[in-house]
Amino acid sequence: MTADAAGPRERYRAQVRAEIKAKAWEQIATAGASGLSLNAIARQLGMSGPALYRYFSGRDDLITELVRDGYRSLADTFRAAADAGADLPGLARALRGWALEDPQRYFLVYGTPVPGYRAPDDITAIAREIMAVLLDVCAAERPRGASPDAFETHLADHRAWAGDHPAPPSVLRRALAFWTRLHGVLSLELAGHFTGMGFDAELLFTAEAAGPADGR
Amino acid sequence: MTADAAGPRERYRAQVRAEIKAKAWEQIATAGASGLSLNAIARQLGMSGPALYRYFSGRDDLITELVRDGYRSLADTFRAAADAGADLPGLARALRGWALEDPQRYFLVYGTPVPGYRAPDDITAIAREIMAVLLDVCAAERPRGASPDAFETHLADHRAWAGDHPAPPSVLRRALAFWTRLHGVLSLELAGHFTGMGFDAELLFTAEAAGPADGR
DNA sequence: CATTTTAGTTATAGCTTCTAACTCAAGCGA
DNA sequence: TCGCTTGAGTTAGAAGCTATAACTAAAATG
Repeated sequence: MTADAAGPRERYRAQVRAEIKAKAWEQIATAGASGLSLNAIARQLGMSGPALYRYFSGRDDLITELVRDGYRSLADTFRAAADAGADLPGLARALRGWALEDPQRYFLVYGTPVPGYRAPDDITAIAREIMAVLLDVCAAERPRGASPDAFETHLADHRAWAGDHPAPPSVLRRALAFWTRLHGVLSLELAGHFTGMGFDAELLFTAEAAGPADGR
Repeated sequence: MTADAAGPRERYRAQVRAEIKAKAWEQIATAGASGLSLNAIARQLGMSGPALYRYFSGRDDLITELVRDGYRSLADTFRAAADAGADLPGLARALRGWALEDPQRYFLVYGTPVPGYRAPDDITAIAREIMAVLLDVCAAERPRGASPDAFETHLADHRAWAGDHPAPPSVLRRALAFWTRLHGVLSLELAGHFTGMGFDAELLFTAEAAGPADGR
């Protein structure tokens, strides 16, 4: 996509960057984002400390890059599922699979934010992309004959976030509920808040994914 | 409660511990848990570095103590609301108020966990206490005539987490949905994932708190 | 072939957590 | 009231971290 056929210098540079990110993901998976150490990565790569600053301007820059890749990965997963004709439960399965694949990646995207942090614009653009797929799949769903609640009415004239998507408020409402409910189950499960409670978190997840129209 | 009338030594010690924790909460509120620095706290208190180790065995110990206080605070908030006769929406309001009061405290309790971490038993006991209040309030609610879904059936013989609470599976199901759905909205809101989307997060929250029986 | 670019180095500043050894004052029993 | 003991706070220092500066050496480019 972006100038793929560059000189050998660029090629090498891109490869080292990728290796750094790979090691960073390993560290994050085992120690969380707060445990990520540039020095440790450098050691693992056989180079010494400050060399990494040739590739990333600092720890924050590296983490931001990982967050970006996390969003990108989820957006691609969603896009692929939707293109394969997934319905809403199918999208939910894709989300759950993606989350369980690397819990810390999920938390990097949807977890505790650092108070001052503001995500760069291109990342929020990917977030919108994810939401767009969700809206598409929601819109394709057979409408549920539910009477609109107060929030759905509110959405009728607060739909800026949906961009120019033509979905009616009921679909917007459904998409938001889908997102927040699945995140609720998933984040608590991944954080270990269900451990020792003895029930099957996946059943809860799929029940929430099915939505309330099954009688709940 | 715990040996209140102790010698002046103990009294002083307890007060300094409290001051340390107060400064720690300030730091966490402005910089997050990852930005908490023992040295900085010591500086603010006019004492120098290692003095803090007389009061806490290390950074992790201090943070664990703060987590404990966070849980305790939420449990007390819930208990107070329930004792004041709050129904489920009332409990939801209490939760939201508690969360907005100090978002980073919410994340300390329900946010991204550090991979290896296992909460001490007395903290999980408080978590059960919170769940017990929730179950009580759910049980007092007028039952919704909803046909049980697969997860509710599953709960019928996976109810260990409810302790000896006599609530039927439908109530357990409602309590879990209440918890996960409100956490879903709240954590995304506090993490800033709704900023720029233009809708009123509080309306979404109360809609989710009202539950699906309003037609959704 | 000479020049420029740049990847990687070491040295260093300044921060962190945390341990060790020490000082000195306050509390307490006789 | 005296003397001993406990313990709060100190400085020193080890080991780690991020990040910058200055330098070396190798590779790409004119």
